[in-house]
Amino acid sequence: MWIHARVGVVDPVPDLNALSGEEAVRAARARWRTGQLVEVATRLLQRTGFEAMSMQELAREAGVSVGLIYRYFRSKEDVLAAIVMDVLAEFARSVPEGMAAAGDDPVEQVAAGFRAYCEVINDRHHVAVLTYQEGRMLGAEALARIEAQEVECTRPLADAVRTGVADGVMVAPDPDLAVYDMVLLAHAWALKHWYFRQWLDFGRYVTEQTAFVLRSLVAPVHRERYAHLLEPAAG
Amino acid sequence: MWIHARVGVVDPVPDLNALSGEEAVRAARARWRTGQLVEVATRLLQRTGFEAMSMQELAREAGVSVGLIYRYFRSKEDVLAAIVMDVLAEFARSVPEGMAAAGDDPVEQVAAGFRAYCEVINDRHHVAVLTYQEGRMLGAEALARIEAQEVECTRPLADAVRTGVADGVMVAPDPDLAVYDMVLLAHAWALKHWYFRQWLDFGRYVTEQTAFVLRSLVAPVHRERYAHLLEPAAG
Amino acid sequence: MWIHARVGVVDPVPDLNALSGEEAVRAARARWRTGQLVEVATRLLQRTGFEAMSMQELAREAGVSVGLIYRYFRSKEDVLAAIVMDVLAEFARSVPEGMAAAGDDPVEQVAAGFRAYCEVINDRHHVAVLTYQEGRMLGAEALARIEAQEVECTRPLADAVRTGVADGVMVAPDPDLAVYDMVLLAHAWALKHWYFRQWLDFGRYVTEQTAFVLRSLVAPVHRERYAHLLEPAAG
Amino acid sequence: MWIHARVGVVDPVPDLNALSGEEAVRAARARWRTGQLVEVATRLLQRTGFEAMSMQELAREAGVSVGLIYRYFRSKEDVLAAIVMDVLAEFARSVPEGMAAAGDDPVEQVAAGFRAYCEVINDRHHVAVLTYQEGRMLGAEALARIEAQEVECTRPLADAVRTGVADGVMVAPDPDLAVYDMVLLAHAWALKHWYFRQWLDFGRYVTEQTAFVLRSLVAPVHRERYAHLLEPAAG
DNA sequence: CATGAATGAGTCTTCATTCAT
DNA sequence: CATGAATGAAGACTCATTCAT
Repeated sequence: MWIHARVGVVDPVPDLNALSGEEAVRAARARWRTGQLVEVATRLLQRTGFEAMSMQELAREAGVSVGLIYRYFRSKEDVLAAIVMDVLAEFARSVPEGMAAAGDDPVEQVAAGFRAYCEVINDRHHVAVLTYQEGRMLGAEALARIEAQEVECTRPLADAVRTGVADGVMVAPDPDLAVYDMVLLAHAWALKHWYFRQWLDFGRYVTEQTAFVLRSLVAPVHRERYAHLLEPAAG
Repeated sequence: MWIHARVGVVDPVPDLNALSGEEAVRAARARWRTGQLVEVATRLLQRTGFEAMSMQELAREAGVSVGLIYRYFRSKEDVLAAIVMDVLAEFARSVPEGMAAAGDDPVEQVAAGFRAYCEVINDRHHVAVLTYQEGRMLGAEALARIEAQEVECTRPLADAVRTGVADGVMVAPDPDLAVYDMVLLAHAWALKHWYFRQWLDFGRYVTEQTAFVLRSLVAPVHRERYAHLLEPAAG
Repeated sequence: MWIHARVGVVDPVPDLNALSGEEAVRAARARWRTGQLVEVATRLLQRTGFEAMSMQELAREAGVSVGLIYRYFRSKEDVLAAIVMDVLAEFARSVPEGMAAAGDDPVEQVAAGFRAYCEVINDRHHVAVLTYQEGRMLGAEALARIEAQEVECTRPLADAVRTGVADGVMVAPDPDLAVYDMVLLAHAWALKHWYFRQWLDFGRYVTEQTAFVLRSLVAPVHRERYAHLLEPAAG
Repeated sequence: MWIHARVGVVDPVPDLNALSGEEAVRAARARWRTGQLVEVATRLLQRTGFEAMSMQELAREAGVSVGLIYRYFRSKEDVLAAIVMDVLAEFARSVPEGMAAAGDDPVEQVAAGFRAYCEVINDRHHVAVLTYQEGRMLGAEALARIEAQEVECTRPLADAVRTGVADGVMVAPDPDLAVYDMVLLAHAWALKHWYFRQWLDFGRYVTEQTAFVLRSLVAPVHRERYAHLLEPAAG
């Protein structure tokens, strides 16, 4: 996306090139390796959970030696931190993107942002759970970085709600709580999809939850206008 | 409930004494041990998560030998199941009780039931989290029992919502989902109280979440009637 | 058997009765318990092998408490020793009995003794294996008693062979070795019945092995006379 | 055998060098480790039996860590299987070799094969016992491989017996049983040498047992011809 | 940069044995 | 005489981590 804005730039990693050529190559390779390992680890985590994932399994799956992993990560915990930061980055990228595509209406923006949030979670069940749950395992430093990122991710949603309230189109005595509730309902799909699946698929889950949340947020006098969001069964 | 009927009864456990004395003693001791172990395990589990909790650690913390644990539980998994069943029983007892005390109005009942649910969670942070979080680790048999209990716990709430919808006082295309959302928001206090505490105490949390949920559920034409629940900031 | 010779004796345990009546009762009960436990243990061993048999399992199967077993046996090893002595006693009883029933002919006696030996083994596969194999596990004292018993068991066979050689009806440069070979072939059924079963049942096994052994032992000039034993396929 | 053909060859392992150098080294080291572990395990197993041998003990005795054993063997059972296969390979090599050296006469061949079998056992007491004793502990797959090997080992003997019977020089209603009996008597030396040693050394044991077996197998009319085998006491 | 053999503490679980009742 | 709760060492096996090459 923002890559397009960089059209004309020849080398995607220009600053590093300022270093001796050899170093640049090394750094690029390192970034590629790290990315690859995080990706594989994420896939593995998806299947097995964090504790069950072994470093040897990760090495095998990634086609490298165990030793190599320890060249790029100090510990298993470090891998977890990297994975979590990775999903958070995805939220930070995907949610605003979804909201931007929804136009200027704050209600539509909230709906779109919630959907985007849910979609990331649906793509990465296991990892999503870790994001806000297995934080305990991480050191204080990593935790701080993660929490900062989390706030960053929800800010666009909170902004939209506040705008909606200011415009009189929404009612929310505590916008932060409302937003956090959305986040929780999104995560609930990761935690409990096996339960909801009994009667809902993912698409339906999002639609219904969007309706649930917006029925709470949208001011009574404006319900008609958002009927397509508030009463999805009719649509 | 049945407590009332027992007024005046002298011996609180007369039936057990009907068993051969020795058997009764043994059974009581066994129950005590089980309870003690469940309690300690609960504390540990909360600190460390299920996979990370070791049986030797549990033994040490409980001041017994490893072997003894296996006299009362067939496996580590069994311990988890016992813990979870324990909280679920509390819900099944407490939620209907709270609702019954709230009178006949379905909206009031839902509010009371939600509050009761939250209160159990507030009393037992640690365990509550497990209830719906570590469930996946259990074998099929235990899982089945647990899910049955879970349904039992939420049925009164679901019934109230359905009644409300039938009476036209509520709007809920998917009552089960609405109820499950309440459960999730209740559990959220256990998971994230350290976060919410930044600006809410427990009482306020419940009030605000009740309002959030009921604004979604109560039919627009009846909002006035339940203003005390929907707009708590005024109270 | 020998009981008949004791006709007229009223109490089968007269010496013990010389003790105070209470002691006698106690001793009788002790013997009965010991016998019962050995019997159950034997059955268990048959199914699972020695290492796999646990004392708690033995207790459960015998319908007593673990503690009680330790009143009658000092250790698990002790139980093993008792079991082994029990089978050896069975050999010592059964082999001479079989031989006696076979008449005066030494060849017929050897055949009958061998058959008796095999039959005991067939009744107690697992235990039979222990008899001459797991001796390593036993203390020196128990071992000595067992070896004495073993010799006792084979003596009648050795005697018959020696008689046969003396009579000129058998050829055996080393009668002890010949007898031990019979014992080995008998035990082989315990060790390898699962293998032999592919083409032999127990009865056939005994018949064929008897023939094999006797073709070696019977002097060529007398083979005709024992054709029914030496060429069983014809019979 | 093939040793003769290699006279003059300078490099004893030229083909392995054809592999990438590193791989070859690795493979060689792995083979060495496996061999070392099998050897130590063999020693231990003989002292203690399979169930009683612990992996930690094996590790200690071999001077490696527990984990390392599991790099080369999937399980304890796997170790046993490797040991057994090891001896069986020795039989499969040694017995045919001995028989080939004995010329064309089936009786002489049987005698030579039996002697070869016994010699392997005498060289490796401990392992030999395991071969047919602890076999039952193995999983179906390993068992199948082992039984195939066992058949392979005894086939030459069985062939010789069948030839002898066809030629009229031997009598054996069930040649497979006869051969298995030889195997059993050979193993008996491993099991009971401490007993036989009371009056026999190894050479004498083989001679006497050969005589015992052949007196059973050789047809009466040909006994004269094989007197040197049938009546060793005379030799 | 990359390997993978090696480590060893740690996992759940079992079981012979003891002892207060 | 009898019980069975309690012990704790030991078992097979796993896995994060290191290090010589």
